[in-house]
Amino acid sequence: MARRDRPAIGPLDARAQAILRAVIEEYVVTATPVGSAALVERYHLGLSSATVRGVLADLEAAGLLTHPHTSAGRIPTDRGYRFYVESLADSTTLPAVEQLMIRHQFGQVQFASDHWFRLAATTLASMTGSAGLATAAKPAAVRLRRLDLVAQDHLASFVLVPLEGTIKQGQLSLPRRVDQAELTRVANRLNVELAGLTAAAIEAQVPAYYAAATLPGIDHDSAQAREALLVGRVAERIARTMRESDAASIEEVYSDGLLNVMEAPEFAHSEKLRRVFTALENRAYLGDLLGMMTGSGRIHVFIGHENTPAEMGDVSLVLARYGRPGRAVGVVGVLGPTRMAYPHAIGTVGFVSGLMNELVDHLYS
Amino acid sequence: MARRDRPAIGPLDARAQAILRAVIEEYVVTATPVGSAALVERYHLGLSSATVRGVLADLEAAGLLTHPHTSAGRIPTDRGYRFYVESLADSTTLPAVEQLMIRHQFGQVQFASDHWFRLAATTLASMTGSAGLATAAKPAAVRLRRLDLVAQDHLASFVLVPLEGTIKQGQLSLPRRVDQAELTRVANRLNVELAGLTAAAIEAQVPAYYAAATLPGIDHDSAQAREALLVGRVAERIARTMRESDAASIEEVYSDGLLNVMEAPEFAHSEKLRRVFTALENRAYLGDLLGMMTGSGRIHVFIGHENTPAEMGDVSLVLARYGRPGRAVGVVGVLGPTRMAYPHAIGTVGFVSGLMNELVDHLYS
DNA sequence: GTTAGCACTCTCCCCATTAGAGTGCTAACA
DNA sequence: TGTTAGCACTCTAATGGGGAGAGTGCTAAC
Repeated sequence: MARRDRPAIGPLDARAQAILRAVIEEYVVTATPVGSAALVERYHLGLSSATVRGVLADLEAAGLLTHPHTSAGRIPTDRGYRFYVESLADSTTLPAVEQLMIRHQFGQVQFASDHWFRLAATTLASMTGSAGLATAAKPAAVRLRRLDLVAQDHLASFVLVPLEGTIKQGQLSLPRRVDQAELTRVANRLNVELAGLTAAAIEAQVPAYYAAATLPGIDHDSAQAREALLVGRVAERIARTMRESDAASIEEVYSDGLLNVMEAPEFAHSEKLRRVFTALENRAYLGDLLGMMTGSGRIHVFIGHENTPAEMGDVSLVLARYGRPGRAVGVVGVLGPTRMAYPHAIGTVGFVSGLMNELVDHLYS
Repeated sequence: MARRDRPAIGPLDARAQAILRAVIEEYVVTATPVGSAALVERYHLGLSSATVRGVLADLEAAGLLTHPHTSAGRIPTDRGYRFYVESLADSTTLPAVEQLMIRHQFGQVQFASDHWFRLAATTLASMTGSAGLATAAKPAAVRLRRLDLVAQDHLASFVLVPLEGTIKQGQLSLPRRVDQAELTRVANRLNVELAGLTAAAIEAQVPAYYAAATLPGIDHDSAQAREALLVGRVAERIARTMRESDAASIEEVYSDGLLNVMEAPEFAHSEKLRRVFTALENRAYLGDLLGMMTGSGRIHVFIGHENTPAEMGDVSLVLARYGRPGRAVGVVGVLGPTRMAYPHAIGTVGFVSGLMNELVDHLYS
C-alpha cells in the first residue's frame, strides 16, 4: 500500500511522468482508453504490465488519469493534460517543413486585407485538424484616415476608412435635406481637419464646430451657419462610431474547420458540440480571454473545464495574442477536443501568431 | 389490377392528390414513413385504410412515393415533392405575423451595410428552421466612388469604395519608391477624373495616362512624366480590380443555421452533410444557379437529386434572385433536407427577397 | 521493488426471439 | 364497380441472454 501514501499532488518521479506521457500520447491517437498491456507493447518502458498498472493506479490517485469503468483502460483528466502541457510536452517548435507550408500559404495572399485573418483560421484548421480561430487585429484607438459621405434625402451614408483596422460603414440622419455637393464639401473639410485623429480628439473638436454655427454675430440661417452645424453633426457621428469600435475588444471572429472537430469520435453524436458553436459565436467570450492573455509570444492553453462556460467543458483552446499592446491586438488559435495533440497545436499557433506579429508590424509601422 | 393500368405519369385524380399531399405533410412533420392507418386517423379522408393503401400503391407506381422496405409506410420521392410543390402546395404567402416579425428584425439594422445580407441569412434560418443563405447584391458593373492610397515603400495599399457593392482593398507595386504626399496627389487626381466610371471606362483612360508620360516633347525623367506614369499604373490596377469584381457572379455567400440542418434526424449520423457543406463553400455552384434563375419575383426550388452535384442529393434549395437585372443582383434562400416544409420556405424566401428588392431599389436609386 | 499469475468485473457484440407496424391480396359488400 | 373487412405475410426494431475479451487489482514469489 506504500503507493497510495504518495501525496495526491506533488512531484512525480520520472517513471510516472514517462508513463503519463505515454498514456496521453497514445490516447490522443487512438481515442480509446489505454491499458497497461498496450503501453508496454508500444512504448519500450522496460517494465511489465503489472508494474505499469501500479503506476497507473498512482496517477489515477493523483487525479491525472481516470477510469471510464472498472475493466477499461485509463484516460487523462483535464489535470492530466494540464500537467502534460506544462512539464511533459515535447518540443513545441514546429518542424521546418510545416513552417514552410504555412509560409507558402501566407505568401499567396495580399497584404493589407482582412483575408489575412481568414487565412490564419484556415491554415490553423488544416494544419492541426481542429478548428482554427482568428480575430482581426483591432487597434487600441482608431485614427481616421478618410471619410466619405453620400447623400440619401435627409440621410447620409458614410464610409470611414481608418488608418488601421477595418473599414466602417454606417448612416446618419441629417438636420435637413442636403445635396451631394454640400456633403462632399463637408467631407473634404473634415478629411483635412480630422485626418489622423482619434475618437477622443475628434470629440474635442465637435464643440468648436457647433459654436461656429451659433456664434452671436452670425445669422443662424445663413448657409455658413447651417453648414457648420452639419459639420458638427457629422463629426459627432463618426467620433461615436470610432468610439464604439474602440470599446469593443474584438470585432469579428473568423473560424474554420469546425467540421473537423465535429468529426472527432467523442462528438459523433453531438449534442454538446452545438452548444460549443453557439458559445463561440458570442464574441464576448473570446474578448474576455483576450483580456486574460499576456505577452505576445506566450501561448495560452485552456483545457476542458478550465473554460468557465460549462458548454466548453469538453473542448480545449490553444490561443495566442498577437500584435502590439497599446497599438493593435488580436487572437489566433485552435479549438479542439480536450484529446488534442497539444505540442503540435502549440507549435502551430506559436508560429502563426509570429507571422501575424510580423504582419502587424508591417502594417502599423 | 385495374389500378396498375393507370399511366405512370399523368393527371392524378383529386383523391390521389389529397392523399399525396397528406403523406408529404405528415412526413415533413414526423420524419418517419407514413402508413395508411396514420393517414385515415389524422386526415379525415372519409376512406378506409384499405382504400388508402390502394391509392398509395398507385402513387408509388407513379414514382411519387417509395417504400424503405416492405413493412414500412411510404415516403415521398423527389418527384413526389416536385409534384407537391408545383400543384398541391397550399398558399405560400407568409402569414402576417411572420411578415411582421421579419420586418421588425430588418428594422433593427442600419441601411447600407453588408449586415443586411447576414441578417437575411440569419432571418431565413430562424424562420424556417433550415439553413439560410444570402449573397450580397453584386452590381453588374462596379462604378468608382472613391479611391484612397497609402504608401508602403515601393508598394501602395489601396481602398476602393464603389458607388454600390462592397469595398475592395488591395495592394499594388509601384515603379519606384513614392512618398505619401505624391500618392495623395495621385489619388485626388484620379478621384476627380474617374469618379463614377466603370472598369471599362477607366481602362479606356489608361493609354492616355501612359501617353502623357512618354510624350515625345517631354523629359521622361521629369517629375511630371514620372507622376503620369504612376497615375497610369494606379488606374490600370484599380480597373483590373473592378474588372475582376465584375467578372465574379457572386462575391461572398453568407450562411447561417447550418446547425439546424445538422440536427435533422436524417442527418444524425452525418457523413453526407459534411460534403454538402463543402460543396456550399464553393461559390461557383451558387453562381451557376444564379445564372439559371430568372425573374425577380420567382422562387426556384431545387429538390434532392435535381441538384447536379451528387453531394446535394439529400438536400433541397429554395432560392430567389433579388435586385435589378443589369444593375445588381444577389441570391437569398434556404437549404434544408428534402423533407422540408416547402410552402412555408417558399413563402419566407419570397417575402425576404421582396424586402431585399426594396433595399436594392433604395440603395441604387 | 518487480513480476507472474489469477480471479474478478465490466463492456461490447452476437444471436435468437418477439412484438408491432404495415403491406398486399382476396373475398364480400353496397 | 368501387370500397371495405379480414388475414397472411414480411420486415424492422427492440429485448434479453450468453459468451468473448479487455483490463483491472491483488497476492505470492522472485
